[in-house]
Amino acid sequence: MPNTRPPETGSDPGSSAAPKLGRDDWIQAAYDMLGEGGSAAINVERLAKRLGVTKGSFYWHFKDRADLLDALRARWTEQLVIGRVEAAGGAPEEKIRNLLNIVVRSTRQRRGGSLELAMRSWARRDAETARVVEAADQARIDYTARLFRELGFGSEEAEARAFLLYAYIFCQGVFTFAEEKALQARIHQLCCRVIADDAGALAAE
Amino acid sequence: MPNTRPPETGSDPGSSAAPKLGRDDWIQAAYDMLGEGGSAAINVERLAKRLGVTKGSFYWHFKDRADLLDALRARWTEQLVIGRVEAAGGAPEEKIRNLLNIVVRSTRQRRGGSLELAMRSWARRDAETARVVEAADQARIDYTARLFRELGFGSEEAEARAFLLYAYIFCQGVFTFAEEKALQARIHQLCCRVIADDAGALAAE
DNA sequence: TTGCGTCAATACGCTAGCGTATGGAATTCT
DNA sequence: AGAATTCCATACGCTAGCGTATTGACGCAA
Repeated sequence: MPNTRPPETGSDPGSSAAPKLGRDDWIQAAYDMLGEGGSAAINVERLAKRLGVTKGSFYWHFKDRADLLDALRARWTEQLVIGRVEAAGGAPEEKIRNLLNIVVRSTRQRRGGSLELAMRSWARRDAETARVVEAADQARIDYTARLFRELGFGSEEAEARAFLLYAYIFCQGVFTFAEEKALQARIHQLCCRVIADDAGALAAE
Repeated sequence: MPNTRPPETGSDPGSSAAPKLGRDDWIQAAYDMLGEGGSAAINVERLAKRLGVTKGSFYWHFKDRADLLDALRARWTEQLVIGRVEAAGGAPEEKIRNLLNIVVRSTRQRRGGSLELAMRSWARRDAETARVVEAADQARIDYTARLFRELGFGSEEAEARAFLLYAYIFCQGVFTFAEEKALQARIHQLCCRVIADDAGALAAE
């Protein structure tokens, strides 16, 4: 029953001896893999190769593959977009703006969208993942709905617009057609205006 | 190069002779599997077991697994929601209504959402699938945008609202929280109103 | 030094899944 | 009937991936 993280001196690039692997390193690598190829693509030996070791190491840190996947789900749950938005503070409009910026940015740095997609796909055939994802969706929409309420929308109206905004953000990361940047930005503005019913309030990015 | 579907008398449980399988039967079964477990879950022997034969049969109808997957992509492309909507005719408002009804209905009969999800997930690690999916998305949004233009919206405005509508429909099939039916319907109405900017025009379902 | 705890390499067994080879049964053609 | 075609079963080889067992290298503490 490991493990109380050893020193783990960051990346340490180019240095001679890699400073030993910790449980988190495996989780991080698996996290990347999840975004690239879905949960099915996560296998121990590929992971080991990527980390430059053999799987002998893996089975020291983890009981088995399922153990890693559990940790992965937990890791995904720890995303704290909402936390960051709240920390930044500001008026509801600004919070929504921040929300959009943070998500869209992390999506553009690719992986964001793939990760969300992979989680949903995984959730279709894994009950525990389904629970985790559903809880996250619910929390995110609830939070967004609250912001819309603070903007003055009625309860149901706020929920509807929250759903729309969430759907918009989500699909933004899922669909992959290559429009021109300019048009895309323009569409983005328009979508935000439609959702918020308020010209310019969300005209960010 | 088979095949011109033999009689194919349904399930016929316990009966003596099943009326031979055709290529399309395999494709259909794989299509179901795709929705259930994603493209990775499609494997020859499971498929054979489900169809009550052995894989000896499979490799008569298909060159290999990739051959089946090609056929699957083609099958998915043949979805003709747009065709059905156009066939039904009517004013733009009604077409959008029909669009919503058809999609939402096929989603509710589960599988719809899972299928779309599975295709996207698959597309992340398969270039050909990515092309097929992107083309479909583009076509669907283009079509919807045209409807909005016919409703009187400007070009960009129409495209933005088309994107929103498409995102809404898509996510409707992907997210899985269990709200009460009544509230859900109410939210649905509100979303449609927001997207169409026209109280009641789309208040269907 | 001795020993223990930590991390990794190697070697092995096992299953699932792909693809092939071959033969057999049923149907259809001639 | 005889032959060809169509569809399926059986048996096999091969690889990828999971998990285990064993051993080894290194650091650190008693």
